[in-house]
Amino acid sequence: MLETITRMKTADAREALLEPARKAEAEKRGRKASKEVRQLQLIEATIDSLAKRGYSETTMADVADGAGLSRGIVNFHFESKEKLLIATLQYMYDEYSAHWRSALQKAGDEPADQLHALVSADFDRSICNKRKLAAWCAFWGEAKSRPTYQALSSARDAVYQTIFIDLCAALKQSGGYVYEPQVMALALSAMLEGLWLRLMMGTEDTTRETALQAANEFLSVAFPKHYPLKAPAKP
Amino acid sequence: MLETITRMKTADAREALLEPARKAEAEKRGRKASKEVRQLQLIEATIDSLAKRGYSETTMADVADGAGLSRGIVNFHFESKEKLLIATLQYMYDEYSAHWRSALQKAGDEPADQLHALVSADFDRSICNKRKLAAWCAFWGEAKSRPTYQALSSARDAVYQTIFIDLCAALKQSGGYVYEPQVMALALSAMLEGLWLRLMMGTEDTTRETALQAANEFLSVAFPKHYPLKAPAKP
DNA sequence: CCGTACTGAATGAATGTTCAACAAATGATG
DNA sequence: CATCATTTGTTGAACATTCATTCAGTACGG
Repeated sequence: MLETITRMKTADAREALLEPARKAEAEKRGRKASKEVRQLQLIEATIDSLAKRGYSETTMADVADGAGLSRGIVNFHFESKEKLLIATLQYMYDEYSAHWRSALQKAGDEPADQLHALVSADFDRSICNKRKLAAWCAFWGEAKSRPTYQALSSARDAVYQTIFIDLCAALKQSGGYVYEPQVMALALSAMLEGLWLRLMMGTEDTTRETALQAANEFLSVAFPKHYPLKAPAKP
Repeated sequence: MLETITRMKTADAREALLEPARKAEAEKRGRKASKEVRQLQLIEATIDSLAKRGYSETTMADVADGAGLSRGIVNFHFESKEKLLIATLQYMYDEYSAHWRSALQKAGDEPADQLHALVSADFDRSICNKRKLAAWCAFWGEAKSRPTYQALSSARDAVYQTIFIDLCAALKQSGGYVYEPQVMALALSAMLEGLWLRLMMGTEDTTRETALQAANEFLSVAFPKHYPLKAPAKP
Protein backbone atom coordinates (compact mmCIF):
# COMPACT_ATOMS: atom_id res chain seq x y z
CA MET A 1 0.00 0.00 0.00
CA LEU A 2 2.76 2.31 0.86
CA GLU A 3 4.16 1.51 -2.50
CA THR A 4 1.05 2.62 -4.36
CA ILE A 5 1.08 5.88 -2.45
CA THR A 6 4.68 6.42 -3.28
CA ARG A 7 3.95 5.84 -6.91
CA MET A 8 0.93 8.10 -7.12
CA LYS A 9 1.13 10.46 -10.02
CA THR A 10 1.47 14.11 -9.22
CA ALA A 11 -1.66 14.89 -11.21
CA ASP A 12 -3.73 13.00 -8.64
CA ALA A 13 -1.93 14.73 -5.84
CA ARG A 14 -2.74 18.12 -7.30
CA GLU A 15 -6.40 17.22 -7.45
CA ALA A 16 -6.24 16.31 -3.81
CA LEU A 17 -4.73 19.68 -3.07
CA LEU A 18 -7.54 21.45 -4.84
CA GLU A 19 -10.25 19.56 -3.00
CA PRO A 20 -11.91 22.47 -1.22
CA ALA A 21 -13.50 20.58 1.67
CA ARG A 22 -10.35 19.23 3.18
CA LYS A 23 -8.20 22.12 2.12
CA ALA A 24 -10.13 24.87 3.87
CA GLU A 25 -9.11 24.24 7.45
CA ALA A 26 -6.24 21.82 7.21
CA GLU A 27 -4.14 24.00 4.96
CA LYS A 28 -0.58 23.46 6.01
CA ARG A 29 0.51 23.56 9.57
CA GLY A 30 -1.52 21.12 11.61
CA ARG A 31 -1.05 17.42 11.58
CA LYS A 32 -4.05 17.06 9.35
CA ALA A 33 -2.64 17.35 5.89
CA SER A 34 -2.79 14.17 3.87
CA LYS A 35 0.34 12.43 2.84
CA GLU A 36 0.22 13.70 -0.70
CA VAL A 37 -0.42 17.28 0.29
CA ARG A 38 2.55 17.19 2.58
CA GLN A 39 4.70 15.72 -0.15
CA LEU A 40 3.60 18.44 -2.54
CA GLN A 41 4.40 21.01 0.09
CA LEU A 42 7.88 19.62 0.51
CA ILE A 43 8.43 19.50 -3.23
CA GLU A 44 7.43 23.14 -3.52
CA ALA A 45 9.82 24.01 -0.73
CA THR A 46 12.52 22.12 -2.59
CA ILE A 47 11.92 24.16 -5.73
CA ASP A 48 12.13 27.29 -3.61
CA SER A 49 15.41 26.23 -2.15
CA LEU A 50 16.86 25.21 -5.51
CA ALA A 51 15.89 28.57 -6.94
CA LYS A 52 17.19 30.58 -4.04
CA ARG A 53 20.35 28.69 -3.12
CA GLY A 54 21.18 26.49 -6.08
CA TYR A 55 21.62 22.74 -6.14
CA SER A 56 24.78 22.43 -4.14
CA GLU A 57 23.51 24.63 -1.31
CA THR A 58 20.11 23.04 -1.05
CA THR A 59 19.93 21.20 2.26
CA MET A 60 17.32 19.08 3.93
CA ALA A 61 17.19 21.61 6.75
CA ASP A 62 16.46 24.44 4.34
CA VAL A 63 13.68 22.50 2.69
CA ALA A 64 12.14 21.61 6.03
CA ASP A 65 12.41 25.18 7.25
CA GLY A 66 10.93 26.45 4.02
CA ALA A 67 7.94 24.19 4.55
CA GLY A 68 7.71 25.23 8.18
CA LEU A 69 8.27 21.71 9.41
CA SER A 70 10.84 19.86 11.42
CA ARG A 71 14.20 18.52 10.29
CA GLY A 72 13.43 14.86 10.13
CA ILE A 73 10.29 15.28 8.08
CA VAL A 74 11.78 14.78 4.67
CA ASN A 75 13.26 11.40 5.49
CA PHE A 76 9.83 10.40 6.69
CA HIS A 77 7.93 11.30 3.53
CA PHE A 78 10.74 10.66 1.10
CA GLU A 79 13.31 8.10 1.92
CA SER A 80 16.34 10.26 1.29
CA LYS A 81 17.50 13.54 -0.13
CA GLU A 82 18.10 11.98 -3.49
CA LYS A 83 14.56 10.58 -3.62
CA LEU A 84 13.21 14.02 -2.77
CA LEU A 85 15.15 15.62 -5.58
CA ILE A 86 14.08 13.00 -8.06
CA ALA A 87 10.46 13.46 -7.01
CA THR A 88 10.87 17.19 -7.45
CA LEU A 89 12.31 16.77 -10.91
CA GLN A 90 9.57 14.33 -11.83
CA TYR A 91 7.00 16.82 -10.62
CA MET A 92 8.37 19.60 -12.76
CA TYR A 93 8.69 17.27 -15.70
CA ASP A 94 5.08 16.14 -15.40
CA GLU A 95 3.90 19.70 -15.02
CA TYR A 96 5.77 20.87 -18.10
CA SER A 97 4.62 17.88 -20.08
CA ALA A 98 0.97 18.37 -19.13
CA HIS A 99 1.27 22.03 -20.00
CA TRP A 100 2.41 21.66 -23.57
CA ARG A 101 0.08 18.76 -24.21
CA SER A 102 -2.80 20.88 -23.06
CA ALA A 103 -1.68 23.77 -25.25
CA LEU A 104 -1.40 21.45 -28.21
CA GLN A 105 -4.88 20.07 -27.58
CA LYS A 106 -6.43 23.53 -27.54
CA ALA A 107 -4.69 24.59 -30.73
CA GLY A 108 -6.95 22.82 -33.18
CA ASP A 109 -5.88 20.84 -36.23
CA GLU A 110 -3.85 23.36 -38.17
CA PRO A 111 -0.09 22.55 -37.90
CA ALA A 112 0.81 26.23 -38.01
CA ASP A 113 -1.48 26.95 -35.07
CA GLN A 114 -0.19 23.94 -33.20
CA LEU A 115 3.43 24.95 -33.56
CA HIS A 116 2.67 28.48 -32.55
CA ALA A 117 0.77 27.20 -29.52
CA LEU A 118 3.70 25.04 -28.45
CA VAL A 119 6.13 27.91 -28.74
CA SER A 120 3.88 30.29 -26.86
CA ALA A 121 3.25 27.73 -24.16
CA ASP A 122 6.94 27.71 -23.37
CA PHE A 123 6.71 31.29 -22.17
CA ASP A 124 3.58 31.09 -20.08
CA ARG A 125 3.92 32.56 -16.63
CA SER A 126 2.87 29.32 -15.03
CA ILE A 127 5.98 27.46 -16.09
CA CYS A 128 8.30 30.18 -17.32
CA ASN A 129 9.21 32.14 -14.23
CA LYS A 130 12.42 32.77 -12.37
CA ARG A 131 11.68 30.20 -9.72
CA LYS A 132 10.94 27.27 -11.99
CA LEU A 133 13.62 28.16 -14.49
CA ALA A 134 16.22 28.36 -11.77
CA ALA A 135 15.17 24.97 -10.50
CA TRP A 136 15.41 23.52 -14.00
CA CYS A 137 18.85 24.97 -14.42
CA ALA A 138 19.97 23.56 -11.10
CA PHE A 139 19.08 20.08 -12.33
CA TRP A 140 20.67 20.63 -15.72
CA GLY A 141 23.93 21.34 -14.00
CA GLU A 142 23.90 17.96 -12.34
CA ALA A 143 22.20 15.92 -15.03
CA LYS A 144 25.22 14.81 -17.00
CA SER A 145 26.91 13.23 -14.01
CA ARG A 146 23.74 11.65 -12.59
CA PRO A 147 22.18 8.97 -14.71
CA THR A 148 19.00 9.17 -12.65
CA TYR A 149 18.39 12.74 -13.73
CA GLN A 150 19.23 12.37 -17.36
CA ALA A 151 15.90 11.07 -18.58
CA LEU A 152 13.90 13.77 -16.82
CA SER A 153 16.20 16.72 -16.93
CA SER A 154 15.48 17.97 -20.39
CA ALA A 155 11.85 18.92 -20.11
CA ARG A 156 11.55 18.64 -23.85
CA ASP A 157 11.72 14.91 -24.31
CA ALA A 158 11.79 12.61 -27.33
CA VAL A 159 8.03 12.76 -27.81
CA TYR A 160 8.11 16.54 -27.80
CA GLN A 161 10.92 16.51 -30.31
CA THR A 162 9.09 14.10 -32.58
CA ILE A 163 6.04 16.33 -32.57
CA PHE A 164 8.22 19.28 -33.49
CA ILE A 165 9.69 17.35 -36.37
CA ASP A 166 6.28 16.29 -37.61
CA LEU A 167 4.98 19.83 -37.46
CA CYS A 168 8.01 21.13 -39.32
CA ALA A 169 7.44 18.46 -41.94
CA ALA A 170 3.78 19.40 -42.28
CA LEU A 171 4.61 23.07 -42.72
CA LYS A 172 7.28 22.23 -45.26
CA GLN A 173 4.71 20.29 -47.23
CA SER A 174 2.10 23.04 -47.22
CA GLY A 175 4.52 25.94 -47.59
CA GLY A 176 6.95 24.52 -50.11
CA TYR A 177 10.01 25.12 -47.97
CA VAL A 178 13.28 23.38 -48.63
CA TYR A 179 14.79 22.71 -45.19
CA GLU A 180 15.20 19.36 -43.49
CA PRO A 181 12.41 19.03 -40.88
CA GLN A 182 14.61 17.22 -38.39
CA VAL A 183 17.27 19.89 -38.56
CA MET A 184 14.80 22.75 -38.36
CA ALA A 185 13.07 21.18 -35.38
CA LEU A 186 16.40 20.89 -33.60
CA ALA A 187 17.21 24.52 -34.28
CA LEU A 188 13.82 25.60 -33.03
CA SER A 189 13.72 23.57 -29.85
CA ALA A 190 17.32 24.44 -29.06
CA MET A 191 16.47 28.10 -29.36
CA LEU A 192 13.60 27.68 -26.93
CA GLU A 193 15.91 26.10 -24.41
CA GLY A 194 18.49 28.77 -25.02
CA LEU A 195 15.92 31.47 -24.38
CA TRP A 196 15.01 29.76 -21.14
CA LEU A 197 18.63 29.80 -20.19
CA ARG A 198 18.84 33.51 -20.88
CA LEU A 199 15.74 34.18 -18.85
CA MET A 200 16.95 32.28 -15.83
CA MET A 201 20.37 33.88 -15.92
CA GLY A 202 18.40 36.97 -15.17
CA THR A 203 20.26 39.50 -17.25
CA GLU A 204 17.68 42.24 -17.28
CA ASP A 205 17.82 42.77 -21.03
CA THR A 206 15.90 39.57 -21.68
CA THR A 207 12.33 39.35 -20.49
CA ARG A 208 9.59 36.87 -21.13
CA GLU A 209 8.16 39.23 -23.74
CA THR A 210 11.48 39.72 -25.49
CA ALA A 211 12.09 36.00 -25.54
CA LEU A 212 8.69 35.27 -27.00
CA GLN A 213 9.30 37.95 -29.59
CA ALA A 214 12.56 36.30 -30.60
CA ALA A 215 10.88 32.92 -30.85
CA ASN A 216 8.16 34.34 -33.06
CA GLU A 217 10.76 36.04 -35.21
CA PHE A 218 12.29 32.65 -35.75
CA LEU A 219 8.95 31.22 -36.80
CA SER A 220 8.47 34.10 -39.22
CA VAL A 221 11.78 33.65 -40.99
CA ALA A 222 11.63 29.86 -41.00
CA PHE A 223 8.00 29.61 -42.13
CA PRO A 224 7.29 32.97 -43.81
CA LYS A 225 4.16 31.77 -45.56
CA HIS A 226 2.58 30.64 -42.30
CA TYR A 227 3.72 33.42 -39.99
CA PRO A 228 3.95 36.58 -42.12
CA LEU A 229 6.02 39.40 -40.67
CA LYS A 230 4.41 42.65 -39.67
CA ALA A 231 4.95 45.60 -41.97
CA PRO A 232 8.60 46.63 -42.40
CA ALA A 233 9.83 49.14 -39.85
CA LYS A 234 10.38 51.83 -42.51
CA PRO A 235 7.66 51.66 -45.16
CA MET B 1 63.45 38.02 -11.44
CA LEU B 2 61.45 35.62 -9.47
CA GLU B 3 58.65 38.12 -9.46
CA THR B 4 58.50 38.24 -13.23
CA ILE B 5 58.03 34.53 -13.18
CA THR B 6 55.28 34.82 -10.62
CA ARG B 7 53.44 37.40 -12.63
CA MET B 8 53.82 35.67 -15.92
CA LYS B 9 50.63 35.55 -17.93
CA THR B 10 49.16 32.17 -18.73
CA ALA B 11 50.12 32.52 -22.36
CA ASP B 12 53.74 32.95 -21.35
CA ALA B 13 53.38 30.11 -18.92
CA ARG B 14 52.20 27.87 -21.68
CA GLU B 15 55.15 28.91 -23.77
CA ALA B 16 57.40 28.12 -20.87
CA LEU B 17 55.76 24.74 -20.66
CA LEU B 18 56.48 24.15 -24.29
CA GLU B 19 60.10 25.14 -23.85
CA PRO B 20 61.69 21.83 -24.63
CA ALA B 21 64.73 22.22 -22.41
CA ARG B 22 62.84 22.59 -19.15
CA LYS B 23 59.85 20.60 -20.22
CA ALA B 24 61.59 17.39 -21.05
CA GLU B 25 62.33 16.27 -17.54
CA ALA B 26 60.28 18.61 -15.36
CA GLU B 27 56.88 17.98 -16.87
CA LYS B 28 54.52 17.61 -13.99
CA ARG B 29 55.47 15.64 -10.98
CA GLY B 30 58.65 17.02 -9.54
CA ARG B 31 58.84 20.17 -7.53
CA LYS B 32 60.09 22.04 -10.54
CA ALA B 33 56.94 23.24 -12.20
CA SER B 34 56.43 26.96 -12.05
CA LYS B 35 53.60 28.47 -10.12
CA GLU B 36 51.51 29.17 -13.20
CA VAL B 37 51.97 25.74 -14.66
CA ARG B 38 50.83 24.19 -11.42
CA GLN B 39 47.80 26.46 -11.27
CA LEU B 40 46.91 25.55 -14.83
CA GLN B 41 47.29 21.93 -13.92
CA LEU B 42 44.91 22.32 -11.01
CA ILE B 43 42.39 24.22 -13.10
CA GLU B 44 42.43 21.47 -15.70
CA ALA B 45 41.88 18.92 -12.96
CA THR B 46 38.98 21.01 -11.73
CA ILE B 47 37.38 20.99 -15.17
CA ASP B 48 37.85 17.23 -15.26
CA SER B 49 36.15 16.84 -11.92
CA LEU B 50 33.29 19.16 -12.82
CA ALA B 51 32.72 17.22 -16.02
CA LYS B 52 32.92 13.83 -14.38
CA ARG B 53 31.17 14.43 -11.08
CA GLY B 54 29.23 17.67 -11.45
CA TYR B 55 29.46 20.78 -9.36
CA SER B 56 28.06 19.50 -6.12
CA GLU B 57 30.27 16.42 -6.07
CA THR B 58 33.47 18.17 -6.98
CA THR B 59 35.76 18.07 -3.96
CA MET B 60 39.17 19.45 -3.21
CA ALA B 61 40.40 15.92 -2.69
CA ASP B 62 39.18 14.86 -6.12
CA VAL B 63 40.86 17.81 -7.78
CA ALA B 64 44.12 17.12 -5.98
CA ASP B 65 43.97 13.44 -6.82
CA GLY B 66 43.18 14.25 -10.43
CA ALA B 67 46.29 16.40 -10.60
CA GLY B 68 48.32 13.72 -8.85
CA LEU B 69 49.16 16.01 -5.96
CA SER B 70 48.50 16.12 -2.26
CA ARG B 71 45.40 17.30 -0.46
CA GLY B 72 46.56 20.61 0.87
CA ILE B 73 47.94 21.82 -2.43
CA VAL B 74 44.89 23.67 -3.64
CA ASN B 75 44.69 25.88 -0.58
CA PHE B 76 48.28 26.81 -1.19
CA HIS B 77 47.90 27.91 -4.81
CA PHE B 78 44.35 29.15 -4.51
CA GLU B 79 43.18 30.45 -1.23
CA SER B 80 39.99 28.43 -1.04
CA LYS B 81 37.73 26.16 -2.99
CA GLU B 82 35.62 29.10 -4.09
CA LYS B 83 38.66 30.94 -5.43
CA LEU B 84 39.67 27.84 -7.34
CA LEU B 85 36.26 27.58 -8.95
CA ILE B 86 36.21 31.24 -9.85
CA ALA B 87 39.66 30.93 -11.38
CA THR B 88 38.45 27.93 -13.35
CA LEU B 89 35.43 29.80 -14.63
CA GLN B 90 37.57 32.79 -15.52
CA TYR B 91 39.94 30.51 -17.38
CA MET B 92 37.15 29.01 -19.46
CA TYR B 93 35.66 32.43 -20.05
CA ASP B 94 38.96 33.83 -21.28
CA GLU B 95 39.54 30.84 -23.48
CA TYR B 96 36.11 31.10 -25.07
CA SER B 97 36.46 34.83 -25.50
CA ALA B 98 39.87 34.56 -27.13
CA HIS B 99 38.54 31.86 -29.40
CA TRP B 100 35.67 33.80 -30.95
CA ARG B 101 37.72 36.96 -31.19
CA SER B 102 40.34 35.08 -33.10
CA ALA B 103 37.74 33.56 -35.39
CA LEU B 104 36.26 36.98 -36.01
CA GLN B 105 39.67 38.40 -36.82
CA LYS B 106 40.38 35.73 -39.40
CA ALA B 107 37.01 36.15 -41.08
CA GLY B 108 37.81 39.28 -43.04
CA ASP B 109 35.59 42.32 -43.48
CA GLU B 110 32.41 40.84 -44.90
CA PRO B 111 29.65 40.74 -42.24
CA ALA B 112 28.22 37.54 -43.68
CA ASP B 113 31.59 35.84 -43.38
CA GLN B 114 32.08 37.20 -39.91
CA LEU B 115 28.75 35.92 -38.64
CA HIS B 116 29.35 32.54 -40.19
CA ALA B 117 32.78 32.43 -38.59
CA LEU B 118 31.35 33.20 -35.16
CA VAL B 119 28.73 30.51 -35.47
CA SER B 120 31.20 27.93 -36.69
CA ALA B 121 33.64 28.82 -33.94
CA ASP B 122 31.07 27.81 -31.38
CA PHE B 123 31.32 24.23 -32.53
CA ASP B 124 35.04 23.86 -32.78
CA ARG B 125 36.44 20.81 -31.07
CA SER B 126 38.73 22.91 -28.95
CA ILE B 127 35.92 24.49 -26.97
CA CYS B 128 32.89 22.43 -27.89
CA ASN B 129 33.52 19.05 -26.34
CA LYS B 130 31.84 17.01 -23.65
CA ARG B 131 34.34 17.96 -21.00
CA LYS B 132 34.18 21.71 -21.42
CA LEU B 133 30.45 21.78 -22.04
CA ALA B 134 29.80 19.79 -18.92
CA ALA B 135 31.93 22.18 -16.93
CA TRP B 136 30.04 25.15 -18.36
CA CYS B 137 26.77 23.56 -17.47
CA ALA B 138 27.92 22.88 -13.95
CA PHE B 139 28.56 26.57 -13.49
CA TRP B 140 25.29 27.57 -15.11
CA GLY B 141 23.45 25.55 -12.54
CA GLU B 142 24.97 27.59 -9.74
CA ALA B 143 25.22 30.96 -11.43
CA LYS B 144 21.87 32.40 -10.49
CA SER B 145 22.41 31.92 -6.78
CA ARG B 146 26.05 33.06 -6.82
CA PRO B 147 26.61 36.67 -7.71
CA THR B 148 30.31 35.98 -8.21
CA TYR B 149 29.60 33.60 -11.06
CA GLN B 150 26.97 35.63 -12.83
CA ALA B 151 29.24 37.91 -14.79
CA LEU B 152 31.38 35.06 -16.12
CA SER B 153 28.93 32.25 -16.41
CA SER B 154 27.40 33.08 -19.74
CA ALA B 155 30.37 32.77 -22.01
CA ARG B 156 28.59 34.95 -24.52
CA ASP B 157 28.81 38.31 -22.84
CA ALA B 158 27.48 41.77 -23.63
CA VAL B 159 30.25 42.52 -26.11
CA TYR B 160 29.56 39.31 -27.97
CA GLN B 161 25.87 40.12 -28.07
CA THR B 162 26.52 43.62 -29.36
CA ILE B 163 28.63 42.27 -32.17
CA PHE B 164 25.86 39.87 -33.07
CA ILE B 165 23.37 42.71 -33.17
CA ASP B 166 25.66 44.81 -35.34
CA LEU B 167 26.20 41.96 -37.76
CA CYS B 168 22.48 41.30 -37.98
CA ALA B 169 21.95 45.00 -38.68
CA ALA B 170 24.59 44.98 -41.39
CA LEU B 171 23.06 41.97 -43.09
CA LYS B 172 19.63 43.50 -42.86
CA GLN B 173 20.97 46.58 -44.62
CA SER B 174 22.62 44.69 -47.44
CA GLY B 175 19.97 42.03 -47.81
CA GLY B 176 16.82 44.09 -47.42
CA TYR B 177 15.41 41.98 -44.63
CA VAL B 178 12.68 43.23 -42.35
CA TYR B 179 13.45 41.79 -38.92
CA GLU B 180 14.62 43.68 -35.87
CA PRO B 181 18.40 43.13 -35.51
CA GLN B 182 18.27 43.02 -31.72
CA VAL B 183 15.56 40.38 -31.73
CA MET B 184 17.19 38.30 -34.41
CA ALA B 185 20.52 38.40 -32.59
CA LEU B 186 18.84 37.18 -29.44
CA ALA B 187 17.18 34.32 -31.29
CA LEU B 188 20.45 33.35 -32.88
CA SER B 189 22.65 33.46 -29.79
CA ALA B 190 19.98 31.72 -27.72
CA MET B 191 19.89 28.92 -30.27
CA LEU B 192 23.65 28.53 -30.04
CA GLU B 193 23.44 28.19 -26.28
CA GLY B 194 20.54 25.80 -26.61
CA LEU B 195 22.53 23.63 -28.98
CA TRP B 196 25.36 23.58 -26.48
CA LEU B 197 22.92 22.46 -23.87
CA ARG B 198 21.76 19.63 -26.10
CA LEU B 199 25.29 18.57 -26.81
CA MET B 200 26.29 18.44 -23.20
CA MET B 201 23.20 16.55 -22.17
CA GLY B 202 24.71 13.90 -24.35
CA THR B 203 21.62 12.47 -25.95
CA GLU B 204 23.24 10.62 -28.77
CA ASP B 205 20.94 12.05 -31.43
CA THR B 206 22.69 15.41 -31.32
CA THR B 207 26.30 15.61 -32.41
CA ARG B 208 28.59 18.50 -33.07
CA GLU B 209 27.93 18.06 -36.77
CA THR B 210 24.15 17.98 -36.35
CA ALA B 211 24.25 21.05 -34.16
CA LEU B 212 26.34 22.98 -36.64
CA GLN B 213 23.97 21.93 -39.37
CA ALA B 214 21.03 23.28 -37.41
CA ALA B 215 22.82 26.54 -36.77
CA ASN B 216 23.59 26.92 -40.46
CA GLU B 217 19.99 26.13 -41.31
CA PHE B 218 19.02 29.02 -39.09
CA LEU B 219 21.40 31.33 -40.92
CA SER B 220 19.97 30.20 -44.24
CA VAL B 221 16.37 30.92 -43.37
CA ALA B 222 17.13 34.15 -41.52
CA PHE B 223 19.50 35.55 -44.14
CA PRO B 224 18.59 33.68 -47.34
CA LYS B 225 20.40 36.13 -49.63
CA HIS B 226 23.67 35.68 -47.77
CA TYR B 227 23.53 31.98 -47.02
CA PRO B 228 21.66 30.34 -49.88
CA LEU B 229 20.29 26.88 -49.20
CA LYS B 230 21.62 23.90 -51.06
CA ALA B 231 19.42 22.47 -53.77
CA PRO B 232 16.01 21.27 -52.58
CA ALA B 233 15.85 17.65 -51.51
CA LYS B 234 13.48 16.79 -54.34
CA PRO B 235 14.32 18.80 -57.47
C1' DC C 1 -5.80 4.22 23.46
C1' DC C 2 -3.91 2.55 19.29
C1' DG C 3 -1.69 3.99 15.16
C1' DT C 4 0.25 7.31 12.50
C1' DA C 5 2.26 11.73 11.46
C1' DC C 6 5.71 14.30 13.34
C1' DT C 7 9.68 16.14 16.23
C1' DG C 8 14.44 17.29 17.28
C1' DA C 9 18.53 15.82 19.46
C1' DA C 10 22.19 12.44 18.60
C1' DT C 11 25.23 10.30 15.30
C1' DG C 12 28.47 9.57 11.96
C1' DA C 13 30.29 10.47 7.59
C1' DA C 14 32.20 13.76 4.33
C1' DT C 15 34.87 17.58 3.38
C1' DG C 16 37.19 22.35 3.41
C1' DT C 17 40.80 24.38 5.88
C1' DT C 18 44.88 24.76 8.77
C1' DC C 19 49.47 23.92 9.97
C1' DA C 20 53.74 21.92 11.48
C1' DA C 21 57.13 19.42 9.32
C1' DC C 22 59.74 18.44 5.17
C1' DA C 23 62.16 18.92 0.69
C1' DA C 24 63.77 21.18 -3.19
C1' DA C 25 65.48 25.23 -5.17
C1' DT C 26 67.95 29.55 -4.72
C1' DG C 27 71.17 32.64 -2.78
C1' DA C 28 74.92 33.90 0.32
C1' DT C 29 79.38 33.19 2.20
C1' DG C 30 83.86 31.47 2.68
C1' DC D 1 83.19 25.01 -5.48
C1' DA D 2 81.43 23.59 -0.98
C1' DT D 3 78.62 24.61 2.74
C1' DC D 4 75.10 26.76 5.01
C1' DA D 5 70.77 29.68 5.20
C1' DT D 6 66.56 31.20 3.41
C1' DT D 7 62.83 31.07 0.65
C1' DT D 8 59.40 28.52 -1.58
C1' DG D 9 56.69 24.50 -2.94
C1' DT D 10 54.61 20.40 -1.01
C1' DT D 11 52.81 16.98 2.11
C1' DG D 12 49.50 14.66 5.04
C1' DA D 13 47.52 14.38 9.41
C1' DA D 14 44.54 16.96 12.61
C1' DC D 15 40.62 19.90 13.16
C1' DA D 16 36.18 21.99 12.76
C1' DT D 17 32.10 22.29 10.43
C1' DT D 18 28.31 21.07 7.88
C1' DC D 19 24.81 17.96 6.79
C1' DA D 20 22.03 13.64 5.81
C1' DT D 21 20.23 10.16 8.42
C1' DT D 22 18.47 7.77 12.43
C1' DC D 23 15.44 6.94 16.08
C1' DA D 24 13.38 7.18 20.57
C1' DG D 25 9.92 9.83 22.03
C1' DT D 26 5.65 12.99 21.46
C1' DA D 27 1.03 14.30 20.24
C1' DC D 28 -2.76 14.34 17.42
C1' DG D 29 -6.74 11.85 15.09
C1' DG D 30 -9.89 8.28 15.02
